[in-house]
Amino acid sequence: MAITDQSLDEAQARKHALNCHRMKPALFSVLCEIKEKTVSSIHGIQEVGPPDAQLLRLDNMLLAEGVSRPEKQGRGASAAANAATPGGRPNDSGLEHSDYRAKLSQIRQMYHSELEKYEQACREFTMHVTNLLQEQSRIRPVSPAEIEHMVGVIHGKFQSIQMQLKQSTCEAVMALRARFLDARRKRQNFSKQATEVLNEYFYSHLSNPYPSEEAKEELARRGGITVSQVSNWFGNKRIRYKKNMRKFQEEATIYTAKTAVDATEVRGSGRQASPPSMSHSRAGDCHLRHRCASQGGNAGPDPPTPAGSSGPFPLTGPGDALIRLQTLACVQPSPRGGGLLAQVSLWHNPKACGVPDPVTSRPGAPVVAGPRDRRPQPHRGLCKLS
DNA sequence: CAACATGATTATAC
DNA sequence: GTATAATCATGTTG
Repeated sequence: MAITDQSLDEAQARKHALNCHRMKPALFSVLCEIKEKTVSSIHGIQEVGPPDAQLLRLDNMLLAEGVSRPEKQGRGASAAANAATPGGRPNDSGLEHSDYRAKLSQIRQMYHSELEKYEQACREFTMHVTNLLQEQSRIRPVSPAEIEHMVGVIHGKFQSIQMQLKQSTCEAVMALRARFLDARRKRQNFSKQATEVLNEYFYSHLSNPYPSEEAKEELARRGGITVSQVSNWFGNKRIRYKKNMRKFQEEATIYTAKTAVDATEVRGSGRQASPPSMSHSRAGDCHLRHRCASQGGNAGPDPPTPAGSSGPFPLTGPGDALIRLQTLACVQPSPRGGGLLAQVSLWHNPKACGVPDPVTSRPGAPVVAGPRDRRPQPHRGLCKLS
């Protein structure tokens, strides 16, 4: 304290005088003795423990979000953005995406500059303390271990500051993600094309609207959406249709009529539903593939007008029989509720028609058949006939 | 802007 | 794993 009050030169001079003082060795040995006696208490001080779990978590998260590593194109960012817009539309995701990336990059920069500042300060302070201790070691006994210990303590202190920085960075990133990448905020209605494709399938498989994985892929491809979007759509559609079938009647009429026309044009009048022996050549696939082939496959404007040419799939599936039934039911609504409505009750209640339908039964129901949507069964919907 | 439509998510069951 | 049912949050419409 005294030294700080004096000029540097004066201090240097005093230090030199002290070092050269003839009593200095004596003083040193006395200090050594004192230290001998107190050393045990000094050693009682424990070193800072290993970085705790929370710090580890923060580190992992920052790494995952692409914050920790300087500008590596932001791995976490792109991944998250992709998840949010699952193959949807590249145009809009581009804009939002870059906005997100810009903000994330801002956070990253801030984080790194702050971190750099802290590290710099830590280094300087450590160096300062080390120098000081080394200087003092000429007067009093200071072991390297003690210096090491002090350095450890300093690092510990700075680490806790760093942790606060990491914590707030994490919070900022989370907020950013919530704002930009919450898929629900990104919801966009499907294109007309996609809706048409999905509805077509739905209403032509009304008695068992559970597309197989392959069918979903096909629908996804044709609608320009992802398979999981197809699954979502069917999930929503089933539940909403079932909840309020009346509301969907018009839609149902439109689509069943469409598919019916389609089917008859494809098939001609002679063929009827083929024997239910066919393996898994799902009715839906048949339908899909035909449309696909007749229109050059991939997306593009696809007004689901009846395909004119006779398709390469003369073989009709059970679904086609169903379509006809539905069309019939549509044209001549049954006294109560309307023809289509009755079909749907079977999804969950096979006994509604008096005959347990092995196909439309839910899995686990004490009837026959395996998982419902893996393979639309040959008899699907035929209970209507009996 | 309220009401409805709709895609996505969540809780839960199997 | 997939399914339903409820719910959320946004988009659309009148």
